[in-house]
Amino acid sequence: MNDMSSEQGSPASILLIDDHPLLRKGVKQLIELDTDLKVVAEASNANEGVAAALEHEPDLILLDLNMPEINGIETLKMLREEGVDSRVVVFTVSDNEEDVVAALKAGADGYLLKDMEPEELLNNLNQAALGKMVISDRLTTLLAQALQSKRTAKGPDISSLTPRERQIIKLIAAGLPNKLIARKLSITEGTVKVHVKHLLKKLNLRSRVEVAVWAVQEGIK
Amino acid sequence: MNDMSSEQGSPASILLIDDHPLLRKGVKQLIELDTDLKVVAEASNANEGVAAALEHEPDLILLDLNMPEINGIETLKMLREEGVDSRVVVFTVSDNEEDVVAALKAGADGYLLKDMEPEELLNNLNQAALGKMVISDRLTTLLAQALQSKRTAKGPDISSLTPRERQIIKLIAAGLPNKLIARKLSITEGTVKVHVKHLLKKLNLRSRVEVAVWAVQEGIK
DNA sequence: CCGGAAATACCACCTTGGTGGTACCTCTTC
DNA sequence: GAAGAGGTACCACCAAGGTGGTATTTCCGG
Repeated sequence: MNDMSSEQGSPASILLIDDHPLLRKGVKQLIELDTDLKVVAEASNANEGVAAALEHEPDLILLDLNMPEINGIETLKMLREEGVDSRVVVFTVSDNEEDVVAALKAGADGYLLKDMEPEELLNNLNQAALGKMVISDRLTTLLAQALQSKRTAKGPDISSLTPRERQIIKLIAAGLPNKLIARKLSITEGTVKVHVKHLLKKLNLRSRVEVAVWAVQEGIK
Repeated sequence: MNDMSSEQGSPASILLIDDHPLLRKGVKQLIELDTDLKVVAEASNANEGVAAALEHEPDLILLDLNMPEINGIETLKMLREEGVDSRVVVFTVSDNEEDVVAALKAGADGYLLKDMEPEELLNNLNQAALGKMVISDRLTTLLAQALQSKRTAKGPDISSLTPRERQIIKLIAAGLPNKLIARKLSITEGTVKVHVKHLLKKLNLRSRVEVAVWAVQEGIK
């Protein structure tokens, strides 16, 4: 298989996966204005999309998030599991933080919002075809916040903890054993154990491993 | 203490922490062009900075990263530990991914590059004073990549692991003890211990807690 | 066909972690 | 001044985790 598809000579091939025929039509017409881009296939759901991706091996896949049955994130994972190595750009209306983060974590190469200007979209698609990661400007702040912490407000509650217990949680989450925690805080190991015991009760967790995982996910630092 | 400092009536108070007197002078002069902003103190190192922050309780702290002795990230941590709740905006020349990520993880409320246009800087500082997170546009792509995985080249490598070991890592990261892992995989606890022993060696980690933390941060799931 | 990697199992041994209880000291609050 | 919360300390006990070894099976690649 030759790999010259994304060079200047031939336009970059694109697969559209979106459950709205009208939107696909619109996007396709827009893309046809650009001679460097070409829609080679369309699909209206996850299974069609994966099949089309395997058949056409497109340079770029434009993927909607909101689809019935199997959503975009799951579709993305399916694509990757099937060995599709096309660049995948999520194209959606959702500027929801969880969606953006989930998409990127699942290996998306871009995240564009549907309300962007047409010429801006073409611009971004060309960039994406060249291997650049494209993200709508609106999402910058959101990304930064997502990076700071994944505190999604579920799970146990930190508020009932004493300062000392919070301090010890941080050290547990750093992977330290009780002995080193004791040394660091200049108290005895026995006392550390007491604190650990108490915070396990308060957080309703069963071991320091669970505490560590929880703390990391909560972004406690 | 009244809390009207960031309202329209009085300008937002700013503390500059940077080891270059000339740069401080320049930024200060720039800020004086804007009647909504006011530099109330300056510091040339971490300790001075913390002291000044505690004394003046500024609305905003502009913090340089590259400082001798104690760097900006450490300074930021010191500030937070001392209970300073001012908004802290990192202001530096470094567009290095690790710096950006470290700063945000340490709780920075913004990250601006020193090469930005003066009026753009004032613009961003005003936004920051109003509580918005400000990030230089140049950093969007970088943030997205950082979010995909924290592969900062440090830390262990998953590639050397066998499928079984990867499987067990996920269960450890879910907080399961060896006994339950054994039950889940229909093998004996002893065998689980063997796998754990091996993966600890391969990953060069010291305990299952470290494994769990690493796996969660790496997004293994 | 042989050698090595992977997975499984068993064992003895030691370290670390978590539980229950008692106790003392300092604050703050009533 | 009594009561409670928080932090510290010590103890004994049992559970869980990790180490070092040996051994068997299967499967894959040279």
